[in-house]
Amino acid sequence: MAEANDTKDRILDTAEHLFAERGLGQTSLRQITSHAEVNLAAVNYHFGSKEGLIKAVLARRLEPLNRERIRRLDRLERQGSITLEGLIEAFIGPPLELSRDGGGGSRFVRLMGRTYTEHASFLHEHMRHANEALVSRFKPAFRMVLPELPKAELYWRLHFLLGVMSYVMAGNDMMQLLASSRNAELEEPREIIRRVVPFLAAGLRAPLPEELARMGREAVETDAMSPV
Amino acid sequence: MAEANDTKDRILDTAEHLFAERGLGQTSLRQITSHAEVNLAAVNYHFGSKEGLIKAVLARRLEPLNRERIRRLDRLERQGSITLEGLIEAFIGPPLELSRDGGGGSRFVRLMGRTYTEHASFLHEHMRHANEALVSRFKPAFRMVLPELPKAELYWRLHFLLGVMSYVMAGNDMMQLLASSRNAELEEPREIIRRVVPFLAAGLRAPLPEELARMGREAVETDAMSPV
DNA sequence: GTCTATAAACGGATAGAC
DNA sequence: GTCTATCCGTTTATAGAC
Repeated sequence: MAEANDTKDRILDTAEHLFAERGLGQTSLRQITSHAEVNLAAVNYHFGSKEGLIKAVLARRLEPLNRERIRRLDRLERQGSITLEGLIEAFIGPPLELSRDGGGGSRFVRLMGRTYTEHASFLHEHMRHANEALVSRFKPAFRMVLPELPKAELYWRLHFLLGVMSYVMAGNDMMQLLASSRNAELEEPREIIRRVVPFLAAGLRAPLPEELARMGREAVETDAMSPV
Repeated sequence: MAEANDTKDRILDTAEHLFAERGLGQTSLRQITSHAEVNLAAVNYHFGSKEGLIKAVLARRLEPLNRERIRRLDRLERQGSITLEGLIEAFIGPPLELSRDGGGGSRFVRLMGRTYTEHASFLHEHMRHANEALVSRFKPAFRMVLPELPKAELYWRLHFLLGVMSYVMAGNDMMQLLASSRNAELEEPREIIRRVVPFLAAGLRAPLPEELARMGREAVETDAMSPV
């Protein structure tokens, strides 16, 4: 029993690691069990199948992670001082901070970023279900702090927020595209949050396209020679 | 020769299709050749290897796509009316519009979104090289329309832009997360651009974290009871 | 250029001994 | 709970006939 848990955890840790680095489809059970120094058959014994292992890897961290996000939202509401910035931070802060601990956290966060690009219908269904409570708590909160935003517009802008979040969470695999001289340094999560929250808050609060078009026409008449 | 090109193109089209739907690692040469109704060995004959095929699929569309983006930037500069909004649209417009044609364009755009999440070092190197000219043209342009933004801050905000772009380009695989009642409808690219450009422009122009912190302290004193 | 046939390796999953 | 051995399907790549 003690050894059983040990084997189980070693499989989970190693799977999380390899899934995050190489992707789910590219990682074989053989690679996992050989890195974890456990027997190949142990995976099927403890998790039934590769699909079962993937679900276990995700659930182990996703559940406490989403509880923490909801806990922060609860606290904001209890304090009565719920701002857009606070809401954004409650939503994207926990996953970003999880990527700080040198341990499995950072790997799991990268894995989450990968989850939606992998081609596996059971995965999308699993993630949708795992995030159901989270979404149903945060969506009304965003509507409340952005009451003037039409529903469809909010829907799109929250997707843009998800885009930024998953990109940042995915790590700097693609972050070297813009890196000029030296490589992009891994910054502290608090540092990233400090930078990304104002960006997202400004985007979410941006004037509507219609307003912008009107303002644009006026600007052309009065301020034609000073763009930006 | 005529039939050779036909075979080659059918392989490229089918590969683009399947790579975009299932990912590169999950798509086998057998799936490609059987869907394309060509012989398995034709892939190795025409492209040398699976890696060669992947590079050919990417290059076929990436080169004209990036030429178009640079062409639009050239036109903006020639007209002397280069705005942040225009710059964003020149950068993200062509790939988004490419996703409008019912043909391979939309698939390729999804494929591009996947490119950076796949685990294949040759891919990252290939994409970095393929986008070199693009980046070296757009980066100074962004610096010019956002002169007050520190270099590091611009660097991060452009990454946030890439995050939104790749998320939107990846299609609505993960867009069903927020979908409330009915499924997310596929909107016209012009519609998406109309929505995303103001969001990104506002984010890029957002006050610096330091300024925000100062403003926040002032706001607390004068406007404590009206958040948002 | 296109085909068949096959090599050689790797994939997930399981049976059955211990 | 853990192990070995194995089944059986799939993978990339290639050799050689046409």
